[in-house]
Amino acid sequence: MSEEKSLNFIEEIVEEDLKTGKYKSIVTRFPPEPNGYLHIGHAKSICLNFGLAKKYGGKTNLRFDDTNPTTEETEYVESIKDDVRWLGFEWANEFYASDYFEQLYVFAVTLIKKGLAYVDDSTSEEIAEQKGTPTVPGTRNRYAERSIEENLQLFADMRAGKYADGSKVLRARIDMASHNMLLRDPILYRIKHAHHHRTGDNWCIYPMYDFAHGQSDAIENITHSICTLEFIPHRDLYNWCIEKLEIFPSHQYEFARLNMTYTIMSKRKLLQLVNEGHVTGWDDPRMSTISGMRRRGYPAEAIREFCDRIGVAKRENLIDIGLLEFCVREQLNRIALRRMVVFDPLKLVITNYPEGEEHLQSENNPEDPNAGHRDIPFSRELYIEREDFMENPPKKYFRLAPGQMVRLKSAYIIRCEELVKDAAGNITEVRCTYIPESKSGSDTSGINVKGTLHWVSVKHAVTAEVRLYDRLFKVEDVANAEGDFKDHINEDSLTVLANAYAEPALLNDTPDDRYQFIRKGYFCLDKDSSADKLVFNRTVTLKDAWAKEAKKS
RNA sequence: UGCCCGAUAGUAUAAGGGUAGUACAACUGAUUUUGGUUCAGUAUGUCGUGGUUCGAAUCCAUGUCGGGCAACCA
Repeated sequence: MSEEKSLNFIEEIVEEDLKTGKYKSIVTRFPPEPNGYLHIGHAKSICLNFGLAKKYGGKTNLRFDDTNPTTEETEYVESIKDDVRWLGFEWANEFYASDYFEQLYVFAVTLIKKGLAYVDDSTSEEIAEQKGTPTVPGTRNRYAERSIEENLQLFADMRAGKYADGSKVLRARIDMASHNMLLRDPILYRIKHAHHHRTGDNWCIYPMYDFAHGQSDAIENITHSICTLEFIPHRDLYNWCIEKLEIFPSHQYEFARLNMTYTIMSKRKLLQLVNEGHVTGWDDPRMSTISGMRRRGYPAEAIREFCDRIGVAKRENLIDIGLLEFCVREQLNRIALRRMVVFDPLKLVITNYPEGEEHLQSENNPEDPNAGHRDIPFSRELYIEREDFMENPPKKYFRLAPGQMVRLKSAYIIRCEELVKDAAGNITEVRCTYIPESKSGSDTSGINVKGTLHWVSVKHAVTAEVRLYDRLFKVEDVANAEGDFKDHINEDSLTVLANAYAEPALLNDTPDDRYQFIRKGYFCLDKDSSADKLVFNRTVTLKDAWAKEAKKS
């Protein structure tokens, strides 16, 4: 018997609907507006919608909610498709709300004929005024008294392009005194003489979200239309349209959107970061976009795991970004090839090691016996990390210090004998002796050391650029922090190391490989790499118990 | 001041009238040729007040707090 994971509230609804026979199978949809790139918050929605269909044997449509031509672009359509595919999901159909423009127009005419919609010539200011306030009912204007015939003619003329942008709208006739402001005769259609990314110049009137989304759901026989909390008030209107139009009764359910510490989750703000040059683009590895995370090296599986762990509920939340990083490490630990790279080199000479070189073997991944081994050249002169040596070490410092012994990973145990300084007193070289019988795999020295260091042979070192990323914002709750969100940008979110020294095995690996630079973190090759220049992105650091220990004192 | 949604460890999320559990984070220890991984363990929680009940996180009432609602955006 497998361990049963508890259901989230939407899964419960689905199971109930299936059990009672309300539906034989379910149909969901992921409905992005193509006006920006997808971010990790969308990933939650994608995993929910596609995950539900996968789990309960239904299907999921990808539907672009493209009813506002002035903000939407084909570039975004393509990026969204890439991201959904990369996340590991396949849509049953690729649809566009704009596919339904003709049908939607007919729906509008139907409402007019039923006396449930009218053409209003008021300005947007007038409409806003007449709306009232949450505590004061709105009022209907004289345009609401137009006859059905007149409305029909006017609406046809709107479509025909006889009127200027903003001069007329089509409104539903519902209830100007409703507690729900959205029911106070909401606008259904507006005039926009704008070029649409798919329908071109065929239309100059475009439906509003509320007159496109639910109807699109109905057309596609969506059984469970899942959206975020801010659409709760829209549900009344969603249901009103279904009732009056007598179309397939899709049901809307709302869940709380994902918020994550130290990041923003707004397409508008993300776009601002891109446009104002705070990042290099939508796929900058510091961005919370799916493409940014992909470039940074986050595996799709880790993102799916994350979405699974955060759960689905209706209360607002702020998820610790540490959980995402945990999921990334968990996955990468299993698959990453171990390599050695020195970021801040300090020369180390093994005085009793002969000239020449030998080739050592090291496991590609201790977690995976099938990952095999690689060859690492070893010689008399090596680079180690500068921070791995201290002349006057504190307590519990297991690394190199005068007279102290450490193991060089997959090689020998060495002892620090002396150090060399320049005129300014900076340490320029560490001189050690090695213990020949301590060779990894055939150690007969009987010596136990606490520390193990990574290293690279000077003669064989390959120069690489390494990009280290930190969080893009300095405050946990960016959206609710005081002032403009850009005031909280972390100016030190990117550190570029132009001359790191890497072991030569890194030259042979493929672009899709994931690495763990031993004791440093997880890395992947960046797309900026070329034949003569390796560029690595740090995906995430390793957990660092020493940093925590060192901070204590 | 109207209507709607919500409230369980630090953060998330279960328990659907019957022992408050899980994950991340934190802390302690063991293992380790990565101060990684793994393993073992510790601490921390039901918003308040009444009520129903043998028994309430759960049901009822009421209060408090947080969020949303008046775009020709989605």
